[in-house]
Formats: sequence, structure tokens, C-alpha cells
Amino acid sequence: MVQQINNCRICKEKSCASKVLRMEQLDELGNNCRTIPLEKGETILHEGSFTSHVIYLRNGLIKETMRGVDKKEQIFRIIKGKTYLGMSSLFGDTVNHFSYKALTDLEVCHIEIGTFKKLMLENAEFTYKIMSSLCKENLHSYDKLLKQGQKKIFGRLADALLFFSEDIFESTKFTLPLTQQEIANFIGTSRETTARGLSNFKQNKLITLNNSEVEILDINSLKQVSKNG
Amino acid sequence: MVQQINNCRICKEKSCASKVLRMEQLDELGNNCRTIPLEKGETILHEGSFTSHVIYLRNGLIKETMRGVDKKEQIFRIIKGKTYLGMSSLFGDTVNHFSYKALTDLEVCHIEIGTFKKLMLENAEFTYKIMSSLCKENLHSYDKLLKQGQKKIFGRLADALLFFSEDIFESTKFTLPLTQQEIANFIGTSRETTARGLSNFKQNKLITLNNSEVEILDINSLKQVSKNG
DNA sequence: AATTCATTGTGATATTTATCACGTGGCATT
DNA sequence: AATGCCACGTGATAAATATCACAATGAATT
Repeated sequence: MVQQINNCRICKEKSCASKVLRMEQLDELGNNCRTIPLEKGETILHEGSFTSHVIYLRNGLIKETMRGVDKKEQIFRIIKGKTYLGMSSLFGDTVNHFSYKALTDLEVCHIEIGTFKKLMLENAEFTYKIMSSLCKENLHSYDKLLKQGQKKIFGRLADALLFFSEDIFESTKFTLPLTQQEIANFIGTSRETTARGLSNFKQNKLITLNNSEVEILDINSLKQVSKNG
Repeated sequence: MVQQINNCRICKEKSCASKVLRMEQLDELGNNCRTIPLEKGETILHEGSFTSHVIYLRNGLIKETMRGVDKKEQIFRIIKGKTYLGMSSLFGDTVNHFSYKALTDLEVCHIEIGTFKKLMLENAEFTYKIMSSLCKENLHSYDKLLKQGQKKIFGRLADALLFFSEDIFESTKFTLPLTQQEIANFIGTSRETTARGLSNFKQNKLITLNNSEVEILDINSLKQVSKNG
């Protein structure tokens, strides 16, 4: 596992918040920050561990999970690059409420928490950006809670496909980053029901699916399913 | 609707965050803040309206709601006094994502948003407390999302009763602040199923229930239902 | 007290979704 | 090529929950 001291000034993958830092603040960040490459499948943080530093996902894809009843995995979010991980646990508690696992090879930065807090105290705009992203995360959870409670399964499955297409891959063609079991854990259903849903979409020509290669053929119908299904 | 200019220095119902404000900051807050008494049933904020000021619930009880599929009401939280309302919408978007309705007579303070932001810029500890409460709210949503997805209905109903008893009323005897329809909207089920659940708990001597007067008789069994049900 | 209207309780039935069971196919390892 | 291991597909069945229907009760208003 290679480590390197960062030059955050020239980083091409700055967070929305760190873009507002001044040069000397970026240097301070860089001096208290390590970039770590990880391979697909590795765990970044374990649910239940003490919070110790801020983790920034530079690039790649991560699943945010929690264990529920009978240790059953619940996937809350699929997170792409330029995102801080586990902020709610960090500022709202002393232990991590979630685990994070790499869905692709990726790089994370570990930032010393004292440094991070110092930057927050020094730079109100930075803090404001962080707060704003926390609030967006919060709105997203509420939105998901609403959907989970009121939509039927095929609607939630359609949502997941649209989410991958529009938010993650920005294309109508993509490779599913999750197994069907994981998709089930993401939308709150069983593997079998997920498989049936995908078969159904395939039969009705809403999508094509070979192995985990998806192409969305009829996005309007898929949105219709998301709405009414 | 009576309005009064506030003296926040002597306010007995300060938020956790405003407790760290200095005297002159409290005065500034008071000069840009109006306390408004509201009656049970009144709406404080409407989903979809533009965010305009910070709202602080001094005392009383509120339901936080959103309309979902077919305008069906989803109740996300029951909120008691000393809580800021709608912060996620305020800092994460430009419109309110939720409605807030008074479940009791209560008082709210409207705080001018510029003043609030100014205090955040001036006082890092204040900002930190606000952030921390946002993070706790966030963790709470995730927790609810997990429960909603993985627990069966009677378990969620037991959770709701325990929540009222432990978090809201701090007593094993209390008056339900919601109708059965609202409890259903809170735990994500139908009115009938809620009624059946309550009957079931009554029959099994976990609770007594007359009109909306509840007494929890067997809290351990209720927690058992919460866990396994 | 009579009236009205919202709320609650409960049986019967329908629908949705989970679970069980088992077969298939791809892919890595030997 | 044989082996084992996952992930996937799908039928049959069971379980959980929603929906429909209607009676009963309670609270508010006249």
C-alpha cells in the first residue's frame, strides 16, 4: 500500500469545499493528508470503529452500508469521487455508523481531523460548503426514505437503474457496479425479486441486459415504472 | 397573531447552539427574531415554498411531513422543542422539502437568515453545534431507513411507542400525539394494520389504550417485539 | 339530547413480496 | 477437461400486508 505526501495545490480532484481554500490552507491540508490507492473489494471503513480522520474519495466508486436485522446488509448509497465519507458519523457521533467498500479500484485521502477542524474554523466559506453537502446528503436520505416506503419494488428498481445511468455513469449504457444481491440490498428487497424485475424490464424491451452490461432502451417507460410501479 | 421582539439573553429555551453565543451576539439574534405563538393544527411551513428564514421551535410538538405517491402523507419525524426546523432545505436547497404542522399549541421563532449566517461566520463553535445537530439528524434518517426496510410492521409500531415514551414524553404513560392514520403514515403502513397492531399489543398486555391514552405495561416485551417483530 | 363527522376496530379478501427449491451458466483453479 | 463456486433465472408456495367494507365509538356542534 503506497503512501505519498500530497500537494493539494495542484490536485485535479479537489472537493467542492476545498476549492475555496487559500494556497497556504491547501498546503496545510497537503501536509496532513495521505493518499492511498485501494483495490476493488477492499474496505475503507468498518461500521462500529472509532472515527479518527476525514476520508475523501478522490475517484472511483464506493458502497455505503450498514448491517441491520440478522446482519443483513443494507446499502444506503453508491458514492462516486470527490466526496467526503462518513462526515455524519464524524461530527454527529464518535463511532462510524457505516462501512465503506470499494466497488472499483480507487484512491482515498486520509485527512487528519485536527487539520480539518482548523480549516473549518479559519475558513467560513469552507465550512459552509461542507454544511451544504451534509444538508444535501440529508435531503437525499429523506427522499430515499419516502421512496422506500411508498413505492413498489419495480418502481424502486427502475429508480436504481436511472440513478446508475444519470448520476453515476452519465450514459444509457453501463456495467452494473453491483451484483443482483447487492441491488436487492440497495433497494430493500430480495435477490429473486430483483432478478424477476430485471427479466421483466428485459421482456418489455425497457432495457437490454447481458451479464452485467445494461443498456436503457426506453427511458420514458422506465420513468413511468418509477412513477407508477 | 401576536409578535414580540425577543430578548434572547434571558430566553429559557435556548438551543444547544445558541447557548455558546456571546451576549452581543444574543442581542443581535434578538433584534432579528420574532416569536410567534401557534395553535394546534396550524402549518408552520409548506413543502415547496421558498426558504426564507430559520425557524426555531421553542416548545411544543411538530410533525415533519412530505407528500409522496398519490399525495400520500409521509411523516418523517415528530420534533419537540429546542430544535431548528428545515435546516437541510435551507442550506441544501432553495425550497422547503417538508411541511411542518403543530401537534400542540406552541411557539416558534422566525430568525432572519442573514443574521443567522452572520452568527455562523462570527462564531465557529456555534456553527459547529449546528453542524453536529445536522449530522445527528442525518444519522437518525439512516437509522429510520434501515428500520423501515428491514423490520416488520409490529416492530416498527413498537418502536414508535417506545419513541413516544422515551424520547418525547419521558414517561410510560402518555397521550398519543397522532391519530392512528398518522401513526401509519409515520411508520409506513396502513391505518388498519396500525389498529390491529395496537389491539394485538393490548390483548397481549404490553400496553393499555383508552382513546388515545397509552400506558406501557411491559416495556421489555415491547422491546422484544421491536427487535424480532 | 340530537346530529354530524372523524376516528377506530375488525372480518374477509386481494395483492405484493419473500422464501424455498432447484436448475443453468460463466469463470477461475487445478 | 474436470471441479467447484458464485451469480443468476424462474416456478411453486408461504407469509406479510394492503385494501375493501362496514359497524361502533367518540367528540364537536347545534
